[in-house]
Amino acid sequence: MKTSSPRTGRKQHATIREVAEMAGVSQMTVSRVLNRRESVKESTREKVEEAIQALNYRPNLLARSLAGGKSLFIGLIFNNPSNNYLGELLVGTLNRCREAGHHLVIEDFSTTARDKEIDALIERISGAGLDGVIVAPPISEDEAILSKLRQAGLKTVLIAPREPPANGVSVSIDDVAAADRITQYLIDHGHKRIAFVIGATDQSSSRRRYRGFDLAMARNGLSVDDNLVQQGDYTYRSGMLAGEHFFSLPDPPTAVFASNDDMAAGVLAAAQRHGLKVPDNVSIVGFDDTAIASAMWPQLTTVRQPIAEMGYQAVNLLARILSESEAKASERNLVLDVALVERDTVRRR
Amino acid sequence: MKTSSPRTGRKQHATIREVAEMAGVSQMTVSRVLNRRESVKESTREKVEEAIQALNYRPNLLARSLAGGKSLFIGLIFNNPSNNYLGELLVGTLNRCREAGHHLVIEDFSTTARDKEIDALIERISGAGLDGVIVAPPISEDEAILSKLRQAGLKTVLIAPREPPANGVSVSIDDVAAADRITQYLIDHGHKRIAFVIGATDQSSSRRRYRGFDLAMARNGLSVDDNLVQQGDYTYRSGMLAGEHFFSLPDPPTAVFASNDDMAAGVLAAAQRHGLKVPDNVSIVGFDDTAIASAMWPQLTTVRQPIAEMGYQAVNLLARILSESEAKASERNLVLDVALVERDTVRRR
DNA sequence: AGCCTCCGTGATAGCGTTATCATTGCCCGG
DNA sequence: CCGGGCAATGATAACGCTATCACGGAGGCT
Repeated sequence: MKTSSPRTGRKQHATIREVAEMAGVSQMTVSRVLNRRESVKESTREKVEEAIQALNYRPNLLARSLAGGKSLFIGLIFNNPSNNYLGELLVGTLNRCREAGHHLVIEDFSTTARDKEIDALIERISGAGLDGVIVAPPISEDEAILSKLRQAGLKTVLIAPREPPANGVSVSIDDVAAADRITQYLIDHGHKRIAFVIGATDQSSSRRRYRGFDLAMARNGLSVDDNLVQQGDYTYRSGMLAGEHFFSLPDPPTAVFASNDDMAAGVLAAAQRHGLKVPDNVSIVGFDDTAIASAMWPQLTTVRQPIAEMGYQAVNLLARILSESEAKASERNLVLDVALVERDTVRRR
Repeated sequence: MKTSSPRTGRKQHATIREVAEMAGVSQMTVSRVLNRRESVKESTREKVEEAIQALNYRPNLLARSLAGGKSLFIGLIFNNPSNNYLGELLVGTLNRCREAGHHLVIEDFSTTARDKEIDALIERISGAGLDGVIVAPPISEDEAILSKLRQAGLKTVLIAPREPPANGVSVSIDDVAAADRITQYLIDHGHKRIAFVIGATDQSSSRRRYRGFDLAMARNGLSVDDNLVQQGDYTYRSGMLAGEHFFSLPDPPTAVFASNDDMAAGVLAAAQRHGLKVPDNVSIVGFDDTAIASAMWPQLTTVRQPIAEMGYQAVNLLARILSESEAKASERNLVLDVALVERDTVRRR
């Protein structure tokens, strides 16, 4: 009754024991074939693999984790469930967890309250017996929370942190290179008078993206007109204001690079209000490739982060530092490359 | 060496056996206390609970699932990792899975190719030994995929399907009621000339939202001017076009209800181009509360689906139909209520 | 030739729970 | 006053896998 229980749903799975019987070997040999690391004679391996095929056997992850004792419980801390990032991040993270037999426990930190609430949350997660945690943006920029996490002695991997942590582990993109690249893209399309909208002053990515822009301009011997650089704060509204400024100039830019998509959308709105056609009269590019980039019209040419990949790598990194000896304080900051998403807001001129 | 293995990360957890020893009872009694269903004397229960506290014991989910044999492997099928929904949906789904000890396996269907590819994917997931699958939008509207899933004999729960499946299981919202509600909200704010932008004709939600609008107008004795209803297709562009039409009218509406946020953003752009201030001159509402709703400026008043809750309930539903006898073909379509998100695009008049 | 090694494999003992059935008291009615 | 029945608890066997160690046999070395 137990084994042939009323589990209507799942076809009863073959176990390693049945495979072993069919192949005429011991369970251990099957296990070795599955984990393909110990020595197994080629002929034996083949027999076992045939049996696996025949029975459509799949190892039971639960049992494997239980017995192996090397599966990790990983926490993923985020603070905004409707974050654009989150879905993709979870996809990458979950995929790697499944592969490696780890378990993901998600922790919602989206509480506006501070300190006390945070303490309680941290207590909860450190009491939950997690092996380590992955910290998603924007919490990965929150020094208050990060330091408490450190205090609690939790091993962490930061996703897209403000700065690569001094003595920590993180996965991020190269903002400078990415901004450089999309600026070069504009230049390659014949643009010379390129305006730039800086992001929020309190986020380090703003500076890095600006630097990338500057670098590309300088490399191409293009001057950056002070009038064509506006301070924004990563909101649609600030982009709109910057656009108003640019398009009121006697000699307006032929292209605008806004440091994120929301601001690019604002610039687009300003352009349209000034009767300018995009991309015919002015080209616009953004950064991040959030949902708004493909919702607007024309759709935005922008730069996209490999979020899923970042989640995937974060799990790897966490597993690695967890298995290292405490002694060698591991410092690893992985930097991934971005992709240029060519849509409809840039025109050759 | 085995138990005190080099698992630097996790503090060695107390096991049920240690709790049992400390409390002076058998493991089984502790298990009973934990699962609080069988009879345990009050005094015993207290002793056990003290021991649990003292040792900071947490049951090992893996072992529990293995032994209990009732943990499910649930697939979640989606086709767009950067979907706005997905993050939230995963959060709700994962939370319920964790509670119930189930395991989530995500399946990315985002391939543009058809038929062959789809067959391969379906083969893969039906071969993976999943107990059932949850189908996220927009795949939950894709008849081709749904019928193949049915053919493969997989138990499914649909999230926000086109129509509640005839003989199936789904979780959705009441589009009619939600549209009615936000229309009433506009009316309550003194609006009488209210325009409406219909969604894509090939999605049934369009019709339902229109019906809700109609209902509310009729109930309040308000006529619906033909000129104030425009056909859109759920894109920003179609919203912009509809807005152009409305605001060129000799007697323009005082409020516009667009059937989704992207179109509302388009209406907003049109209003701004016509020199109309939102919400001072015209109010706008959307539907869905996607990222764009809070990215635009002013931020959009809209209606939001309880996505996380839908994921949570989907897991419940799936577990339920899986435990039912095959005989009683279960038909369950859960309808959740929505929330009105009041932001800055509606003004009392 | 004898011994040591190493390769390929198997037997057995867990991993931390829950299921099942047995066992102990204890209360109650005949 | 004793057996039946029930409430409370325990002992033991799974669950499906991996870790560990043991063992036979084929070389290689002295």
